[in-house]
Amino acid sequence: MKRRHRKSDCPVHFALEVFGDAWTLLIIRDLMFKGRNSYTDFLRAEEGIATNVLADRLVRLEEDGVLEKEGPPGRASTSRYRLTSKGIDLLPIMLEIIGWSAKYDPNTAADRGFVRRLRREPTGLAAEIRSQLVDRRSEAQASPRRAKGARASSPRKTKQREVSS
Amino acid sequence: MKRRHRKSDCPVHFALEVFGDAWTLLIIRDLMFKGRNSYTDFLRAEEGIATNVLADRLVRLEEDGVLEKEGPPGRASTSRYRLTSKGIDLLPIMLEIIGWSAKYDPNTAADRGFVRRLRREPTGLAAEIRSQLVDRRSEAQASPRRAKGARASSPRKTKQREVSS
DNA sequence: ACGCAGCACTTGCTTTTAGCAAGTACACGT
DNA sequence: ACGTGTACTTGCTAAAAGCAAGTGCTGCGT
Repeated sequence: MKRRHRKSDCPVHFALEVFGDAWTLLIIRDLMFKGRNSYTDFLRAEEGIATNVLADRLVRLEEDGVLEKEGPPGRASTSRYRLTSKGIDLLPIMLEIIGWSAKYDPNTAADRGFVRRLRREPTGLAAEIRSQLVDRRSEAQASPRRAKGARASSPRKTKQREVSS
Repeated sequence: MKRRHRKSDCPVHFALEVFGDAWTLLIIRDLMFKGRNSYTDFLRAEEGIATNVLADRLVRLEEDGVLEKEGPPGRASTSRYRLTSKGIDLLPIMLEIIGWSAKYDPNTAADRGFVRRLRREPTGLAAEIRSQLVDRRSEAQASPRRAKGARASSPRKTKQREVSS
């Protein structure tokens, strides 16, 4: 995908330039709810994104300021991706999407408890997930991974508990 | 676009099969906020959708139960499209999208007043737009257009006032 | 020090979809 | 009868997706 030229300033069109395709929101879902944050994690997702498409979407999402890459710039060693605040702000959209699909897909894999809570107290649920994502961000900023050498004093895992959705 | 096979039952993926492309949500936007409801109306939108793509998306959206076509089945004379309840239920998603874009697009064309109201009392705004859409539906069902001959007793225009967004 | 596995991609090729211009079929008004 | 409007289809080209294979690091074990 090359750079697409904006055809209008309509807000819907603006958003579609960022995530108006079949794969981008799946990457964001992985980051937001599944605790996946590396290239191979994204590849492991059940939908099976192609490697070239994934690479393309990751640079685009970074260009668009939706996610940030952390780690050495070279192409070896695991680098991690995480959502920026702009990316975290996509959460309400994602939650509405999940609610809609849970309503209309008879075979949905959406977690029952999650959907029930989404119906009963959406703001509380959103706030909880949001704070988890924000924590993950500031934590990563507090202890930036070194290019080489000593591990961070607290050896906590980067992968967080999966939010069931 | 041929029929795509579902690769998972993830709710996000389910939704993307319905509107995970660059054009579908623009058609829904036109129906929802702009009062457009015919083939040529959609073509007139500033983004400039191609005729073959538009035709394809309209049959797909009808297959997916998001909109309904009203009018004679032949390919002449104006037929109108309108959102089903499944389509109307996309409203919260659209509103969140508009809010997100209004926040992050410095050149957004989103209406100031609309966005302010979206921030201050989103539920009221959503309810108002929703009721307009539902009215349009039931109105169309009350007076189905005849294949030929006499106009409906009240010659009200099909095109409603545009919701500024 | 060497080999090997894992990660993050790139490359080359085929298939699918989008984009564009033109054409077609039908109905209605004049 | 003829032009105009509406809703498409068709044919062609360009772009993007899908797939398999390959590349270049790097840390790890031996």
